[in-house]
Amino acid sequence: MSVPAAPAVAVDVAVLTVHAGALHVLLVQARGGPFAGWWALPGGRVREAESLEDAARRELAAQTTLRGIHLEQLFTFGQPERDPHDRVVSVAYIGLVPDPGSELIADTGGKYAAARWRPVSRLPALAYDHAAVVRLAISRVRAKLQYTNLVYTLLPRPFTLTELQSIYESILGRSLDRRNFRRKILSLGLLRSVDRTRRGSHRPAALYVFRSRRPRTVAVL
Amino acid sequence: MSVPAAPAVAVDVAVLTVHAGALHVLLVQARGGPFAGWWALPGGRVREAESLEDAARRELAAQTTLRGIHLEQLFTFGQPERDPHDRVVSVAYIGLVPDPGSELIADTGGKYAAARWRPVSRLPALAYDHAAVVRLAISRVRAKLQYTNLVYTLLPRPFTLTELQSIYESILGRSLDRRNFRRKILSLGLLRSVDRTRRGSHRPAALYVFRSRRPRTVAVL
DNA sequence: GCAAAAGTGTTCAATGTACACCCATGC
DNA sequence: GCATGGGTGTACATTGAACACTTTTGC
Repeated sequence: MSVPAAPAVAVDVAVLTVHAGALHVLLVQARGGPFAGWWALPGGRVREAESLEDAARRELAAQTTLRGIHLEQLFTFGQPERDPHDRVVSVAYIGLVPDPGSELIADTGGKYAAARWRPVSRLPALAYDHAAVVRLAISRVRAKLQYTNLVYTLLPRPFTLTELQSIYESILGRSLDRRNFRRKILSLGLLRSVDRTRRGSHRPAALYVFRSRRPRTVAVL
Repeated sequence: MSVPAAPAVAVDVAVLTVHAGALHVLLVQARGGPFAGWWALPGGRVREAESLEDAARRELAAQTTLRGIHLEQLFTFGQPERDPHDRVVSVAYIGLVPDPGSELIADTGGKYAAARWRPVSRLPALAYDHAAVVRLAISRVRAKLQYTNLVYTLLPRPFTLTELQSIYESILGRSLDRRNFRRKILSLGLLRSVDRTRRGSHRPAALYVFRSRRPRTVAVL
């Protein structure tokens, strides 16, 4: 492969979700290049006529079953040695999706190797500088969780306050007082109560949805 | 000029400072390209073997007298239409420097047209999407001022608490209570008192310096 | 009736905000 | 002695943290 006279541009996406009480990231298996066979973040080269975010969505669609998810730019990695063969500047994105539930494998079934959700606490060695990308993505999400309404991207359907709190706890890595959490969250006016309830082997819980599904900055915690 | 098959990579730097109680940004006059004659942020193409930050420093050195300043990555702008001729993805950086005082013009005197400090409240039309870059830079600095010790980049020499407060007020665009500001700032332990004082037509003021000149996150305000 | 999670209130500590007076200097 | 900014302390409001008991359901 020839070395271009100027850096090439790529995008990489760290798609995060909370599943079974743990933060997970979506990994794909690299099929070619210097890291063939390694686990990596989905991503690829940016084309001539598309925006960076469009490139991220296109690569996600090609390598996974994810469509229309929440994306935000994270950081641009441009160390000359980050790709041992080419000079590639990579614009990293964070993706956030609701709990995939039992669909733990996102797979397009053909051209690309299967994508897999992996808990961030036990990641395999990653290609390129993708370990650093994941670390930065986690710390960014942790921070933004506290001063924005970002969680809404992880909870599309009606949810109980306990479920909401559990997402905060999984990402922040610490437990929160249930009573204080409920009071604080409700006082922000971000939630709207739905008249249905969720039943279990115990008292039914009230369900809520987010009033607005647009990014907004609010002091949540 | 031929359109390359893939996006090119550039860096642009919004260098900010506080001068005479107002936030200023450093502009240069574009000499060629689609925006010849327009005011723009200093910047240029990234070369094969340099990191993004190195490219930013190299371009700053070529177009201004600034060396060794505080730089941090802001955002990467990659809309296909942001440059009407080429497809250029631009990694924008924020630069922060102390008050240049009477040296209101940074000039290398040769290859490039003079660089000038302009108050951000009265900017001329800017080339490319540089107006958006400046807006984003300002809002980022405003935010980071409140939860980091970022100000130290604007005050290299001993300063009075009033000078420090005035910088906060200029950037935040609101006035702060002098007594509360002093108490809060001193309680953080970021400052070290120097035994000298600054004299004027009034009571001499104690001088301080920052204990550490490394980025750190602290709730300042 | 018992287990399990839902729901609710109060107390205390810490932090932020508003505000008024004396001090040291130059002229 | 007066104008100018420097320096300090106190009262009140707001916010966050800790904490215990009652309620509703399934089994």
